[in-house]
Amino acid sequence: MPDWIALPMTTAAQKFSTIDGDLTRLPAHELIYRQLRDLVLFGDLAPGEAVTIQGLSERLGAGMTPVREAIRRLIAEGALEFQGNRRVSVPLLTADNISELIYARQWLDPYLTLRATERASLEDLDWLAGLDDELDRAILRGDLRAYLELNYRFHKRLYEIAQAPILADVADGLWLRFGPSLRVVCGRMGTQNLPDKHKDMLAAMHARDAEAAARAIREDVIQGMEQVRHSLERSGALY
Amino acid sequence: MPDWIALPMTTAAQKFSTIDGDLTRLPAHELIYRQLRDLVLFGDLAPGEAVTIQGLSERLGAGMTPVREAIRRLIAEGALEFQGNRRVSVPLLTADNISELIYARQWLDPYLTLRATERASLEDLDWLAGLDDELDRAILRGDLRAYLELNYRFHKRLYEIAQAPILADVADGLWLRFGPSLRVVCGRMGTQNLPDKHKDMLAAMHARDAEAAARAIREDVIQGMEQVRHSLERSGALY
DNA sequence: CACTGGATAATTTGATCATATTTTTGAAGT
DNA sequence: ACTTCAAAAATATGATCAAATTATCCAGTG
Repeated sequence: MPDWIALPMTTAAQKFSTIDGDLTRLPAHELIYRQLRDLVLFGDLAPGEAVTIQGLSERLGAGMTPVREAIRRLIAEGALEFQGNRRVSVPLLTADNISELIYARQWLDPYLTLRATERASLEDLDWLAGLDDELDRAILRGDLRAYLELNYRFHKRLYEIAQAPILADVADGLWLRFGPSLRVVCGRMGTQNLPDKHKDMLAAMHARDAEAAARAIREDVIQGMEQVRHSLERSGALY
Repeated sequence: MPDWIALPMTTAAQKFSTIDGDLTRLPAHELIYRQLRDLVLFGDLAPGEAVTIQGLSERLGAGMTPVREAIRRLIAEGALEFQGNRRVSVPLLTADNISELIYARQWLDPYLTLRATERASLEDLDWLAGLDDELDRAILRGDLRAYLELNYRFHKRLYEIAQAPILADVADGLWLRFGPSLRVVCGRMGTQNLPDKHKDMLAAMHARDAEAAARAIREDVIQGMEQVRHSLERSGALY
């Protein structure tokens, strides 16, 4: 029995996780979906790795139907890939794919940040600052998994504050696509010199300077994603 | 037995449909997905309408498992909505939602058109021109369903030519979100004064003027989507 | 004799269904 | 209003069938 089945939020991010009430009340397919989603998002599944229904079914101790549904959802979101042969695997990204993702995030994230700056309450800003502090600690600790999770939660929270559900959905979907690759790249480079323009952004949000906040997040995104692309182009390998 | 179960491509678009080989070889969940997808995309399901698993299962003569999977996929794509109560329905759009969609398409469509202009073969251009001719005929005929389908196919084809699979996926997902509302709005206004900057765009593509083509498609998108938003704001109703 | 190539068998995995269980809804009665 | 209860619908399971991958075997060849 592998330990990666453990429910999410076992890291330092726990404190800042969104509480959903009683998890056991949710349908099994929803729980399976969330577990599988986190597995993809934080790189516990390597790019190219095969995902089998029966395998997951046994490991997670669930029936096939809920697993099946969870997998379909992830496929629809681009987090998993349906290979013609009815097989499912974690997608491999090309350098071109990364460029697409950079383009998309370059117009999504700044706009959402702009909106968030106009709408954020003081509690929202405190929450973000708290997340960023945890993030710094994770980097110092060299805790890659926590870094990935907290960085995601930081941006996700920003999306929520922007109150643009459709665009937030789209942006969220992009994270699922580069999650596995991000893990691989960061795993090589270590947690040092990871991008973090969050401080600049938070300062701008406090000053209600929406344009400046958007600029900061744009740099954060580009810096991070370009690093992934470079690392990928250099190794020449797909992942 | 309602007739809307009929397989897709029953309209004038048939001629320009992409051939997928033997449809019967595909798994049932895939077929159900496509049928349900077309139902949403071309407005055969009204915004707000409830979708039940057992209902579809009986109507389509399929088991529940494939229907279930198809519905999960559509939910993940934003084409259907999962209401906390385990109920599923076609989403209602607000004016704000439409604004989000306009913003997204404003970035996506022109960029994809730009790329398509650089990559389109002469066959591609002929194909697009053919689609646009059919489109004109559908408008003259006042055939709304054919207009919706052909207009979608025109843009979809453009996305494919652009060779940016992820961005094309995202753009395609947006169509699913405004499909039902588009049908409602167009149903009221009739097929007259529908936007069609396709001629300008095709001319620009022929001349390999990527910037001009992108500008044309941008106007096409904005004009069409703004019409939807206005119509929605005026009536005040959600749909 | 070792080695390649291809056919065939065994095993794994996916697809589907019928059915049992749980939840929700909505109406009736207190 | 607030429970209670029955019908309807969603959820979940495991069995069964079909498809694909992998393993195995047996020529035929160098």
